[in-house]
Amino acid sequence: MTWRMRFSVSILVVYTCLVNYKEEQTSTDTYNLKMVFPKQSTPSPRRDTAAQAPFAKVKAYLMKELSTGRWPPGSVMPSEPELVAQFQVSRMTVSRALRELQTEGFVTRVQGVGTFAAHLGLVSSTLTLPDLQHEIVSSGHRHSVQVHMAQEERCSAALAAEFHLAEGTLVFHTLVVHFDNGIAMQCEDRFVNPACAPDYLATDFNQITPTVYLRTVAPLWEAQYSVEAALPTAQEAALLGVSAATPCLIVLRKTANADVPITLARQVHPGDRYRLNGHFKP
Amino acid sequence: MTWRMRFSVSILVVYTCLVNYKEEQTSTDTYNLKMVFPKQSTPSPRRDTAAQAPFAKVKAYLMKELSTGRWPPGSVMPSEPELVAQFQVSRMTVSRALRELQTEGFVTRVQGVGTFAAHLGLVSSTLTLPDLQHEIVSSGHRHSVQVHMAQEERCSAALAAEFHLAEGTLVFHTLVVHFDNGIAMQCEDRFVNPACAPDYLATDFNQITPTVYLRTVAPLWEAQYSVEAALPTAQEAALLGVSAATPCLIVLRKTANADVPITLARQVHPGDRYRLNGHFKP
DNA sequence: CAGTGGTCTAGACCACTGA
DNA sequence: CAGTGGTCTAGACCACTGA
Repeated sequence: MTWRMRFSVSILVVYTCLVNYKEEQTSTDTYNLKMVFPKQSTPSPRRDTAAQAPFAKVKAYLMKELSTGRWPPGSVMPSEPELVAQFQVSRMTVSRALRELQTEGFVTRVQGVGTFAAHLGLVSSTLTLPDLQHEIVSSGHRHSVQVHMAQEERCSAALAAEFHLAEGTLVFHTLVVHFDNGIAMQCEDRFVNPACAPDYLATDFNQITPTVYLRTVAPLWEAQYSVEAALPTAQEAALLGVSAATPCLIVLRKTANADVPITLARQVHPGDRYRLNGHFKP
Repeated sequence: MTWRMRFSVSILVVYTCLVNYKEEQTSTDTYNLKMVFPKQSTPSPRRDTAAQAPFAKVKAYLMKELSTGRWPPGSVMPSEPELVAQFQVSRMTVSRALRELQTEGFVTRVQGVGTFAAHLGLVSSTLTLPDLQHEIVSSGHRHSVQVHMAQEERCSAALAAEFHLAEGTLVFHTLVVHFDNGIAMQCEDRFVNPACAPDYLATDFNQITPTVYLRTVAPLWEAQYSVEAALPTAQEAALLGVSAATPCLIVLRKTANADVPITLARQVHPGDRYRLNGHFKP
């Protein structure tokens, strides 16, 4: 399924541990507390709609009618010629409005058949995986790192398969901890394909993070992600300064450029300090 | 920041518990194993590019040159008239190519100034939050639910604030566990604004899940998400049949239609059974 | 001022679907 | 076959920027 939308996201950093609510409470109270969202600043500029372009008017009209249920999911919507007549605009204009709605997932179009209201609910919503350093800095906090390892290694069979390399080939391996105002937020274990970034190990990660450096040498063109909750390894717990029983949010990322794998990373975040947040609106 | 892309996602359901690797191993081995992605079927149809439309050719050309670093982030790219001359197409055609690249976040355009290569790395990538039932069913598994609670309640102060209602107003409250082939995958605790779905409690959740039902009565038009790793409550652990020390992936979702809050949900997934997966390519 | 992007028009040809 | 969407053209007017 395709989902295209304007999508603004922010990362929430929780310093204080989440309160341990008494679990003996009635379920109602327990859940009420656990389900309250963090307060948001919500600047919400709401730009002036001043002069709206014709294609935007058509699009806004269709969006509004869709939201009121005028065209239930799966039903036929007006054709391009009908909208041309209704709005007295050229076909290119309504075409653009409809194409954008299709791109955003609100309608389905089939050549030779027509335009249909989409089954919105079937579409999953998106959440961004933010760049930690960028978010820390842009929120006015101080970002720092500790480099615990930066070396060459011969890769294992499993790793070799991921990188499409022969077992035993040299790869770069770093282990870096990221801090937000001195608090450990992420333990990043990363392997890098030397062919893509020969100078990787020579980089001063206190000046430029692995993620940022890799961007400069190889634009990101494909990525695979996985987000899960699990316990940290003993080493990770020690590096993060948390108990080995602390649930962690773990992000695995693998990026490639034109089928050449660039890097494989495991980013471990203490569950009580880090959370992925997303706000989604059409 | 705006991020628009074609984005395909799948949910991975892990039945067997993740293997507990020996943590006494060298860090290299430990991480290699923990960082391997699950094998994917990757059907990857790779549609034939057969006859590519002119606007698509221009777009593909610009994408390719961008990926090779011809225009470093922030640098000036060819203007519309230049591309018109180069490709011998009309301005509308190159305009569409550039507009789509802008929508997808690859270029930045400023009226009166020009088109610039975007700072790709600053853009965060997206991940979808899939609809559990839909994913279970579409993967050929059997989806079932257990309804543990479905009642009216007077809402607490915190909940009332979330719903923009007065404290003590009646709201609907359900507690449902979702199973994939009999294995508990999600414990969903949900509050619903009665004004939006008066018949919510009369629904047979064995036939139609809360999410699906709410879609039918109120199209989703705005949502707020939060994903975190934490321990389940004692009740959740019992309902899911896991230890209270099991790290869980917890999704909070709040949806609203035109500023009217519809529902607030807390979805708790055992970390060793559920994972969010995303594959991202331009 | 020249150059840029933002948008629109009126017409066109095409591929596709379903009666 | 008539109706649909997919796309393109050649020209146009405009707002905006920076010299």
